[in-house]
Amino acid sequence: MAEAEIFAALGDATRLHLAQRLRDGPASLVRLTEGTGMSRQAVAKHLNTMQAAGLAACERQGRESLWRLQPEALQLARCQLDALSAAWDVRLEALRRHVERKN
Amino acid sequence: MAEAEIFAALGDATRLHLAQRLRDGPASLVRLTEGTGMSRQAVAKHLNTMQAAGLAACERQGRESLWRLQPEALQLARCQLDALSAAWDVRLEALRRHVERKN
DNA sequence: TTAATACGCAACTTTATGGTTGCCAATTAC
DNA sequence: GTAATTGGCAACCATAAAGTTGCGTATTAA
Repeated sequence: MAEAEIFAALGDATRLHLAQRLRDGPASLVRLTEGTGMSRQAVAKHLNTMQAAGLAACERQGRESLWRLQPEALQLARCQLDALSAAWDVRLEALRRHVERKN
Repeated sequence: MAEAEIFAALGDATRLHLAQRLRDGPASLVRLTEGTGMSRQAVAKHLNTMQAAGLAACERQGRESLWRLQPEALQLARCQLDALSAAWDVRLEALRRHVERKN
């Protein structure tokens, strides 16, 4: 399931930070590595994980590659979350009606 | 970060299925194990992972324990997703205005 | 053209994860 | 009271994940 992979890609503190950083616009690998306290290759691995999940994409621009977020993946994840809580909302609504009927 | 843990808890096909199953109401461990093709303990581990992330909770009811989803965690995850795509929407809006100004 | 920058690839280590089995305790059913 | 059901705990195994280092290759700058 693609959704699970997206959630997994977001389910790591480092990658979530990267996503937050990419939120404000594209950035290169070295840029994204700055301040992480880890090696460039470690960050690259995380970015590749995000790319495999469809959460990020990169485009080579001269000698650097610009990474950006893929909002479609975020949208997919959101739909899944909505689906999970929608039914709960329905159940809550049913409960509300049940309680109201009692009064 | 708690959000990352929630995403990680959702970032596994088995656990996402469990969440979908719990969506329709509480269920016991054996119930949740049915049809998974894996052992009861494996499912228990997954549920414990979900519990640690705040995504699920269980309540002992006689000899069985009823598991349920914790909608607050879903809400938190949704907020995080919104925060990630909100800035993107803003950038898209800025782009739209920029294009319109050119015409 | 030489040096520096930005990356990619591959090997390796350590630790976490997903799964198993075996056994024991508590609760319900007969 | 004895069985069967439901779960928890612990040990164990195999694989994946997160990180490192070393080295090679483009691209830009001096």
